[in-house]
Amino acid sequence: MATAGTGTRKAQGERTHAAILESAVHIASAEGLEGLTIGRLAAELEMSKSGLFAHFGSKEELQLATIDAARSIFIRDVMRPAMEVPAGIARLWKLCDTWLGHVEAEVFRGGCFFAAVAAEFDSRPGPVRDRIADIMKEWLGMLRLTIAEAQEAGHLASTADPEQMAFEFNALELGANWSMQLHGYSQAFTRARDAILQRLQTCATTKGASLLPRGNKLAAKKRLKRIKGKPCAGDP
Amino acid sequence: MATAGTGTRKAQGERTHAAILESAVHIASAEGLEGLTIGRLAAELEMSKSGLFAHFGSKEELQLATIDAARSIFIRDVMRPAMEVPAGIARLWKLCDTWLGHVEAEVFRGGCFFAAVAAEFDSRPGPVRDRIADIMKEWLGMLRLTIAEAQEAGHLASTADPEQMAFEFNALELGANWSMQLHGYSQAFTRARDAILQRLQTCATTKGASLLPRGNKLAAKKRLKRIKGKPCAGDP
DNA sequence: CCTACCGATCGGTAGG
DNA sequence: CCTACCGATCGGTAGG
Repeated sequence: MATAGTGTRKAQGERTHAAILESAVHIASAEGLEGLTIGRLAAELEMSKSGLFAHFGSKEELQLATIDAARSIFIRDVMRPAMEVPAGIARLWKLCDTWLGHVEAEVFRGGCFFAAVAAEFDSRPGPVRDRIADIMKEWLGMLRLTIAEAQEAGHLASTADPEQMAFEFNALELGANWSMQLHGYSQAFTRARDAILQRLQTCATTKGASLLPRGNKLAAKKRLKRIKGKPCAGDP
Repeated sequence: MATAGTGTRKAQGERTHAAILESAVHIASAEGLEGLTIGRLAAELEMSKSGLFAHFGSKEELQLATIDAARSIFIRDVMRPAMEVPAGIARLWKLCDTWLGHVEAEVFRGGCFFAAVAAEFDSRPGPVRDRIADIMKEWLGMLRLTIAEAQEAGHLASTADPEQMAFEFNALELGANWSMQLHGYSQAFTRARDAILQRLQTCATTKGASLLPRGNKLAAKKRLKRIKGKPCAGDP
């Protein structure tokens, strides 16, 4: 698909479209996809309601487009950087650490975009809810796959359960976001990192443990005391 | 404070007030405290908007009263039952297990009332947000205290960090609620229980471990393999 | 507790 | 991309 020249009417339309979605993602992360009203968005962008409306055709289409824009940012800022690290426990740690860093850096005003909109739409059936659920399944699948790869690489004990670990890591990430947003508890990110790192160290093989970061004080202390060959926490 | 007779006008007013709040808690857990509109609530109770409105004086007062009603239910259904168990690791497990059971039983249509409204209001400063945050601090404080008591009773290693554990257990509980609400993933509650029980067993003293439930297959298997005297996961 | 209203804002449309 | 609308619904009020 050819890109239109920067001076054409079409190119201008695409710039406006992109500017709308950038504002929309920020508003929706803080005020929800219903709080994202067309009038408010138009005011922020200094254009008329109907002018903005013409880009989407319905509020639902605007919501879906906003969700996809947030997904693209998440892939670019969290998933892609992890993919540049070799598969295994290092990539797994990178994925969790970057996710927490992404929320910690307040890329979106309301913290984690998907935590916010999932809570908002979990009781509202329809295409918007379905799209959010699909993206969250995609994320959990990616996390589970990354855990399974670390296991196949011999970095995690063969008895570890990737589904269980993915559930726990996702919960810790949601919990950190929740604490930060509600209480401004910025330590939450350290708490979540400590919990994840601890869980990884408990399950790691000797080879796997050597690939985990050394900076963490807790981590270093723990590793010294680690008892090899004990069962992995949470195994079936 | 004397209670009015059941036939008096005041008593009727109190019954109506209570009926409004019961509906309000259910609606708000599913559709949020903004989705809780006065018109919708009045329709559900088959009364006029203004008749209902007269009970509260403003939407904000209705929201605050709804939050306090949900808090009372939480205290009655989760905190009080745990208080009937002796302080220590047994009470701690009871508190976590009952919390998960409360959400699992879908006492409220939208799952955990406070998870829903906290996410909704975390970006909206004001008395409503402050009240939600205070109640969540109260809950986290209760959880942390219960952990500290288990430690003082010699059921948990003295090196355990109650603040860290409270953060993790709260996250697992929020994560279970989130998975259930968004994906209908009913296994989430078992996942959360397994994670919490595993964490408790890792940190428990021999005495503490003997007070944990025996029913769990994972738990029983784990306990056999447990290596005594190793450091507690997540210790500082 | 009611009927009858109010101004503001919502998503959306007509017509250009 | 605009102005000028529409019906519906919101929180809230007057007056009883």
